[in-house]
Amino acid sequence: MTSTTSARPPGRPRSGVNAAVFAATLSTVEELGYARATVDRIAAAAGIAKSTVYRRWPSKGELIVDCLLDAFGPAPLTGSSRAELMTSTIRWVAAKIGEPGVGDAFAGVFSDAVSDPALREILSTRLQDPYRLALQEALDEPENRVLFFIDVVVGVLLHRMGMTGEPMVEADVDALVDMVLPHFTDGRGKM
Amino acid sequence: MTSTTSARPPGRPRSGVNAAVFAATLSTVEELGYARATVDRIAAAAGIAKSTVYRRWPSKGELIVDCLLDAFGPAPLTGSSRAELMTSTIRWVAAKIGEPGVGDAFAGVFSDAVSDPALREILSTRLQDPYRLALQEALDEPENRVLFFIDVVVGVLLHRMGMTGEPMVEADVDALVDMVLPHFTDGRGKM
DNA sequence: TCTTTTCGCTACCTTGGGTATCGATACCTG
DNA sequence: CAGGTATCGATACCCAAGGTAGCGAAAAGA
Repeated sequence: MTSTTSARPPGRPRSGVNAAVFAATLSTVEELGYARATVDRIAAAAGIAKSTVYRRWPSKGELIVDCLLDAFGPAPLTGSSRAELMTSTIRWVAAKIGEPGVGDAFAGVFSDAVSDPALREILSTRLQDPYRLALQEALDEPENRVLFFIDVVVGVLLHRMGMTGEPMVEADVDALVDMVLPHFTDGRGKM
Repeated sequence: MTSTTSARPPGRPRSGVNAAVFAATLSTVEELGYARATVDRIAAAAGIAKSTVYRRWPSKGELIVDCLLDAFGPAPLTGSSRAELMTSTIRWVAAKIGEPGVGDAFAGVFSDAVSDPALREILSTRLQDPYRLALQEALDEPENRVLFFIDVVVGVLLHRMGMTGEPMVEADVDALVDMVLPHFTDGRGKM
């Protein structure tokens, strides 16, 4: 039992600085914006060397994706009805994107992905797919409908963030809920 | 009449290559993606020197904004009812973003603006405001509602473009119309 | 022909993502 | 305690791309 599997690889173990790097990433992005939050600066803020960052993440984009995964965490799919479930999901995404640095980092890596197919694939697979699958399960909707739901919620919040530099105010999040819910609940025989 | 105003400045006149630059920008962005569509390559595709580009536009971002303004043109605010007007607007934006290079360029400059407040101001003032004002007039809605409308339509279309690399298919544009229209027409005493 | 302005060209600066190297260090095993 | 192994920090480096500067050539009008 201790030999075939990894009983722990030899050599100096990795120091547990991932959490510090994630925190440094968000605070640096919040302070300087996405483009000026260079890997050098993030590493300095985390108190490590740039080479250590590139030993753990192959690119800045993947670092950001991992950082966002850490920031979002698992989706709290709460609510007994479809309407409650969708409402809480929308508010949860809005709140997360409103957290310091998260919205900027999200919009930044999203835009990098536009001209980087490899990063787009990672963004889609590692970040979007888990939530999409969980929502498909919880809402009992086909893939294309859930993808449309994600396009709407994330797209609107990111557009507002990108255009104004500020997260969407609560009144507009309310409007978003009011707009989305009827489309996904009315006249479809699902409650 | 010929003296006080500009009777034409002396010196060599500017060659009329703006249209060629816009066309070269879109085709280069379509071929290589936003980030790899460098100013050097765009200039080469237009048959001019990079320095000529920077003589006319102070930055790549402003070049793209001008290019998008040229590509979109004035909004065709057609339709006799509010519903028709909003429908045609949504379909017009979707069609434009689906044109070769336009969606990529839009998403690219949008993401650049995330970490560049100056570019964000230009994007908001030069590109968004004209259409926002025209829509406020045509729809007789307050500014915040029109801004929300723009966030929804553009945000969704750009998110789909950024996540998949392809413009939104017609069936989903239909769903977008179906979702947006009731929110802006039902129970509000406006037709 | 002279003046003025834009042109293409080239060389250059700076920033930032990403790589390579190297001595130092931390951990486990014998 | 000695040896092996893998990570660490530091530094130097490569390359692409946005943007600038300077120059002689070309296109107009006067």
